Amino acid sequence: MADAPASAHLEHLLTGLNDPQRTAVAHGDGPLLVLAGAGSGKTRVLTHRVAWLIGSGHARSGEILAITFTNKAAQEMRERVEVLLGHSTRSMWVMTFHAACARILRAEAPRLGYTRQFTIYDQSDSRRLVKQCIEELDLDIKRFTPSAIQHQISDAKNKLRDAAAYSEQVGDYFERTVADVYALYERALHRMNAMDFDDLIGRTVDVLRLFPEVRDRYRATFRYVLVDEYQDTNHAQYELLQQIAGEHGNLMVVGDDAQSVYGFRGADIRNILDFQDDFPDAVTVKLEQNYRSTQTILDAANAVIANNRAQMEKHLFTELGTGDPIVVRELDDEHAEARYVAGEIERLVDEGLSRSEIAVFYRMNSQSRVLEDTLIRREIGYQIIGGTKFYERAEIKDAVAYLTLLANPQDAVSFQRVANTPRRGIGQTSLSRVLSHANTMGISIWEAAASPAEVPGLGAAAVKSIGRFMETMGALRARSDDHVPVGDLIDAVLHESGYYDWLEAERTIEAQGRIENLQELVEVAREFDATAEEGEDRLDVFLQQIALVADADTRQDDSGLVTLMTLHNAKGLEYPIVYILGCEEGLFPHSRSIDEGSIEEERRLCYVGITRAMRNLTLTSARQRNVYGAATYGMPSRFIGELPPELLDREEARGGWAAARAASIGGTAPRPRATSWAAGNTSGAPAPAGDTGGGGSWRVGEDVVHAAFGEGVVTSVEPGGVIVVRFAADRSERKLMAEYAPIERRG
DNA sequence: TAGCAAGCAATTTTT
DNA sequence: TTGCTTGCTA
Repeated sequence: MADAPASAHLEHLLTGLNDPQRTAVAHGDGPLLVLAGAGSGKTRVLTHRVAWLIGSGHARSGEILAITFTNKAAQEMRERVEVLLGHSTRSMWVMTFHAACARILRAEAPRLGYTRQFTIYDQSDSRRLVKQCIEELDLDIKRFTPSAIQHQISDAKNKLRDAAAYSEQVGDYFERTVADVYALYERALHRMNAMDFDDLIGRTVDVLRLFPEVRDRYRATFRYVLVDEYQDTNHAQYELLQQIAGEHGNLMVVGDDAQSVYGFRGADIRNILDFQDDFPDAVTVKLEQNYRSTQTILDAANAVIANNRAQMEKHLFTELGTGDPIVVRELDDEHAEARYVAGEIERLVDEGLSRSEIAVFYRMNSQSRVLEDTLIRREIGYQIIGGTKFYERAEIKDAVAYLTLLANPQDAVSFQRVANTPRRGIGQTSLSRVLSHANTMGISIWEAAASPAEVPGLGAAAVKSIGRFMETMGALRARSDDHVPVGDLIDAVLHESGYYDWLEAERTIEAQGRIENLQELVEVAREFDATAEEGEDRLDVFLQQIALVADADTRQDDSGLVTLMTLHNAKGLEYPIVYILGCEEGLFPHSRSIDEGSIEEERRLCYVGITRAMRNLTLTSARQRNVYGAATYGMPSRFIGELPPELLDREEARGGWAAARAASIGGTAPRPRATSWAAGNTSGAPAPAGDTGGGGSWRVGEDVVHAAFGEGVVTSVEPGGVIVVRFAADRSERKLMAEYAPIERRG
């Protein structure tokens, strides 16, 4: 492709960009890696790049495949590109990995023995099916939990290992069992004409690998491929990109290895770390200028992430100035923590800030509860991002399952979901009989249920109930064949299945809410009907589309609400004021992560959290916290210890923890367990208790015992009361606050 | 078959 | 502590 003609329009696409951004946007052909630090304007680079490719004549919009991880990001990218170009980009594929694959598979799945009506199972559907497979194999469900096995299977699929490949490399008994379930699960999925989320990627790779003519067609079509959040891709997605863009190499990936926080779902950070090895002629551009945060916040982020080993060198800077110190507060317990944050929010709002400028992050969803109570009591409006999503609500899943069954009668999971919802006398036993009859006869569950009298072992009552149910479903199916609008179809389903009647009969507020949710679903469908192209497969398209939408009821900006969410959900967002709660060892980093050795991912999560803040950042920890009803005691997170002290405004709660404890629980209360820090010091003053050897001046070489980490030796004494101890058990070196850590001199 | 109580486990989750 | 699954009883 010839060099771009220098036109005024192209210049306009480059103005206002810094040098590295410009280099990335105006990159010619060939692989390009953009290492985009937090807040460095990566979306800007991506959108300008797309516009530049079109504006410069490198590509027409139908030749661009731009991939994101969320629908929201895809939508935003498309909108911004359209603004830059000044025209619509309908022919451009700007969508998630899963949506792109679903679209390819709608066209190509028949090659793999699926129909175009294939159903997409979400995690919970898939888990049900896994569970059934476990039961079918007569395995001990307590030992082989559906979620653990599902995780294993998903893991394998993310690595493109099918059931056969998986069973070849199994080690222990558990894995061998997983292999059996995996094989059965795969057969079941195929028989039901269904795919799980992982299959969408994997089956697409299958098609491209098995049918070179198909692969060549997509290669020729997508001459330029762009990928956002590349650090979150898994191996299957990597391979997909190789298949489509590996040859022409016009692949631009944008990401930040420091923000890879989805390893537990299969994301493989090596994809981004090894990009230059995969594409030796790749151009790498680093975006290190941050347009979001103060230098103090960036220094903190840089300092924390510097403790990770595997990473690409980056150093964020800004021209926005130093800003305020980072506030670190240690509170007595989670209630005090919540009161502190609520009080600060009140103060800020009094000063004129909008609540929508404030966000509170935490590691676990369950942490929101205490804060919510406090916010409600103080009448501070808030919204929570995450939690149960619209399409995960039971009533929505029920309605969608009815529709899915109409579109794909092979789908036994949906069948079993709706057959007795609302209750109509078709119990689990009967359902199992129908299912196993279908399996032995080699017919679909729909066909089996259509002649209930032939199912062995069914009682007369069950035969009658199933007959009546199938009569309703048959009538609905006939209607769906007539291409009625999807909205009308859902309405008919909800009325004729008795679903509305059932909810109305409940006469509770919850049921009323469910009815409203269902009406919203009808509304969504009507909107779809209004925009969708006429065609006989509207229902299929609708179903496959909503299967891939997870954030229908997410965040609205500017609603004057404080925003609460997990750190994971915070990725990609920014707020002027940020609070990170629960910065305690065991909670953040989470003890499971510590056990599993994924500390670096936790640290990246911390990095993500810190870099969301624009102006003010506060980290809080609690000395005591109720976890699942039992008091636990944690010391401040190591991540706090990794923050340069000179950046901090750090204060402990008045009186010190021991005094607070003594005051709140009285002298007769049991002492904290041995794992608590400074156990044994109940004397009142904040911990410099010389008598236990917990305080005083430490010297390098001294032997210590830590309540949680065991025996170790002091390897360094640092300013600010920090000592570095190397522990014998795992040879790890940890920084500890000598004054507060649960350590004693050994000997 | 359905409803209730006891038992048990318990990160994070873009699709 | 909560929320879900399981097993027992009507």
